[in-house]
Amino acid sequence: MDDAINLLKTTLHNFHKLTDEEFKEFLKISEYKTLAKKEFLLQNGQYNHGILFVTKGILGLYELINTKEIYTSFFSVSDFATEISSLASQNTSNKNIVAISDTEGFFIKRTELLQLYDKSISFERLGRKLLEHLLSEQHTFTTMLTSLKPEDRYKYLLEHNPELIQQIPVQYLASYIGVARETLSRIRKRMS
Amino acid sequence: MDDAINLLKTTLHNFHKLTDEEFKEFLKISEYKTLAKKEFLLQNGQYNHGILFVTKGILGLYELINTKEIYTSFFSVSDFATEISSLASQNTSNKNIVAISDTEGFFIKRTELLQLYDKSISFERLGRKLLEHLLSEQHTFTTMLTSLKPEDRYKYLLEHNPELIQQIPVQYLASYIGVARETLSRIRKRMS
DNA sequence: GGATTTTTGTGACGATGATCACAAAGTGTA
DNA sequence: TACACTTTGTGATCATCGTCACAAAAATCC
Repeated sequence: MDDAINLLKTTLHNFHKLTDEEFKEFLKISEYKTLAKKEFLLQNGQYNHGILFVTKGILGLYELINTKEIYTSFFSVSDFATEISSLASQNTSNKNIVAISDTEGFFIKRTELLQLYDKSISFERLGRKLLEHLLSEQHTFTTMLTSLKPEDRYKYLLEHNPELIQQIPVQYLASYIGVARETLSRIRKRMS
Repeated sequence: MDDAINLLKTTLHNFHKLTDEEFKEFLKISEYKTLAKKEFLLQNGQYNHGILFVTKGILGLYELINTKEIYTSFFSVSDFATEISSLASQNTSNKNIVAISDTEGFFIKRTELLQLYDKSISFERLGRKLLEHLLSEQHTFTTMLTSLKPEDRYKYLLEHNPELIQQIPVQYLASYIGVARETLSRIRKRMS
């Protein structure tokens, strides 16, 4: 548990340094939570109740489009798992976040997070910097998608996110990089 | 010019309401700037000096990948044109932002923006909310890319960003949605 | 307004990916 | 262990896309 707390602290500090006092406040609103494989953190039609800082396991965010599950994000250790649109707007979400393996982490309730934002500029800044980072990452990913062909997209994953390839069913990865399941299966064969 | 100021005010208020005093401060650090078609707001190798709030015209953000210009964002009226990675890190950028038509807007210097962030939680909140919005949009775009085939991607643009299709060379749009220039040309022919 | 540059269209071709159907392998569970 | 369910692999076929080459059209610039 101490390890988990340290991971949270280190991760937050990468974005913005909180005082010990502030970190304690952050910890106060973080409750340890476990999800068994296949359990949902968020389901289509539900409100988004907050963010899970992942300390163990892996989750996937997907959307149902034309009866297909399109995975668009994965969250592993030290990631903040949530769906930003429903978190920011407080409308119900049309996306799902599911535990791909047994998962643990700190759950930060949306309502309490908003209170934290009100308390000090430090938390706002933390939020802003985290979002800057996420936006930059998402932009990079988009560029990768539009500029590379399927095989090179898979190589990109191999190089930049090898941990995903180990732990995530190939069919999910296929939707993530925008290719058919069968095609990715053949790409893997060619490359081995 | 008053119109431009009102547009800025309205746009900012969509994310977070500033007091009149705060908005004046924001205006104080915003300087009117014009860019002729083909002028650069940011060039590969340069530092990112700030954000252009666009009041007229259109800009494109592209990256050179394997000798190809891949456009990954467009900014039109009431958008905040910048490249987030270099804005946040203050490393030089590997991307370019160029005026696609004659463009005008308010330029917000990065250094002065950072000072604003220090002054009041209100500006931090504005930044955070804007970033939440942008991240959500970017995520939606990524989903669109991975889940739709080329023709449907173009239809998506037609429906959601018709203003882009009017003003932007087809070859740029093609890279934006990840298809070859010739293919998009044929898609347009099929659809007409 | 004519020449140059840039952008767009198009034909032909080969390569690649999507799809359907089914088999095989793997996983979880009673 | 046996059974069901999920995931992955594979073959065959068809449709689509990318690429190269060149022509046409449009925009830009003296």
